[in-house]
Amino acid sequence: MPAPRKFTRERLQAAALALVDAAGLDGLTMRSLATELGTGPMTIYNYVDGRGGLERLVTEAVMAEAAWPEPSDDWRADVHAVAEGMWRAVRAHPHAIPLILTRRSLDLTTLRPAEALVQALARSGRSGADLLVAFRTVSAFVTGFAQAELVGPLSRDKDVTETTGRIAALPRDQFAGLAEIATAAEASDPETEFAAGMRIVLHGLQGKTR
Amino acid sequence: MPAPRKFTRERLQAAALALVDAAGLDGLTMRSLATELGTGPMTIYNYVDGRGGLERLVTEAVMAEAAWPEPSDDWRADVHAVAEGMWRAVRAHPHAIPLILTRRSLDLTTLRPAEALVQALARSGRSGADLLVAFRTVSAFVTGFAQAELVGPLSRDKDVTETTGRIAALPRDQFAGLAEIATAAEASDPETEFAAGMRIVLHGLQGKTR
DNA sequence: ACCTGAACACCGTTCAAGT
DNA sequence: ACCTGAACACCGTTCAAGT
Repeated sequence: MPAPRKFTRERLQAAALALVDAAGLDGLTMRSLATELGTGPMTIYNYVDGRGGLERLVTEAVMAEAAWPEPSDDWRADVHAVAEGMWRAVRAHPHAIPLILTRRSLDLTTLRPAEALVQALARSGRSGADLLVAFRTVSAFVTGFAQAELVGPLSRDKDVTETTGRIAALPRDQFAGLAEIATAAEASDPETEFAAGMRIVLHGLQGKTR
Repeated sequence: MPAPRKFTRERLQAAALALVDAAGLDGLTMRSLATELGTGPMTIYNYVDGRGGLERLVTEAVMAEAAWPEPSDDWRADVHAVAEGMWRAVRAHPHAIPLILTRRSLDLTTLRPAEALVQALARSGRSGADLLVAFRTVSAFVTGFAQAELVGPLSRDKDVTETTGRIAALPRDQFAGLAEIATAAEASDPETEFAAGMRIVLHGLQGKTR
């Protein structure tokens, strides 16, 4: 992948993400991006390693938007803040979520929030294997939460009623628990649920340096 | 979708999952499944709602394999067991993971483990919004953990060394935290990490009925 | 009613040729 | 060295016709 000159990588990234935001994942193809930039499809291959590379480009563009405050003296608040920053970045581009869940990316921009998360967790006194597990747990919560909003059994579609309707249509005796939380979900919203879940995870991390 | 007769839905499911397991996600196409069954591509449309329906078929086949023991008198053990059952089912078909993360499915088989999880959590004394959040948190942990194994920064590829190599190649001063847990990951394995993470989540859920 | 081949409108990508 | 059109080998799916 030598460095060509007709476009910048940032230009590609922005155009690709814009296509996904506007027209969904199917709206992004080698051809659509090319015409958007005023070239032929083959030109894209000078900047990106095939379709996979194109999708990685989008993932990186989304994660680059993750933001979080400077570290404070409260590691729990810091963990919460970084996790929330990642979550918000992902949610801001719902059409791109499948890519983020699915495409591996290891560029520096994507790793920066991950590093910030490890650092915050390290300030709880953890290291080595304990630190690893803490990182895995918080990361899993964040991406899993975003995933559930996308396709989980309680995911909100265009209209909330549909979700509850689907669950309500289930055999009541077999799925009483799901019916109950589906009702609770109606009166709730992702923001408060994320915060409450995060509180549970942080409580789990508290006072267990090993 | 009326009920045709040439094949059973189970037959389709098994064949589709077998294709994915053997040849990856790209190995499953309308055409490949059709020839596998000895028909033309169009026949599949009598059983499944387009490509999306085909992928949902695979998701359901995987989740149908989730297993967990009968409820005990220890809700924490029960939550752990159901979560682990879901996790194991997903991990057993790594090629299908992107579909599971990405394709919405609401058939009864897929909802059964979810219901078992809610039930176990309800035995902690939670209900309503608290039960909802507990469910979301554990679910997020499970799917997020599976996702991380697939594409996370510490995901193990064919050879463990590569992962650590990638992280080790990063600027040390900017990514000291990731370097540390990458090293820890070398001496660890998914099983114990999942168990340890689960313990954190369960600790977080403990004694907080509201 | 269920099945299915032919044909269409797309893909990503190879290859070879441009400058 | 970088760029790019034409062509190829695939897709999923529409449509119309079979039984």
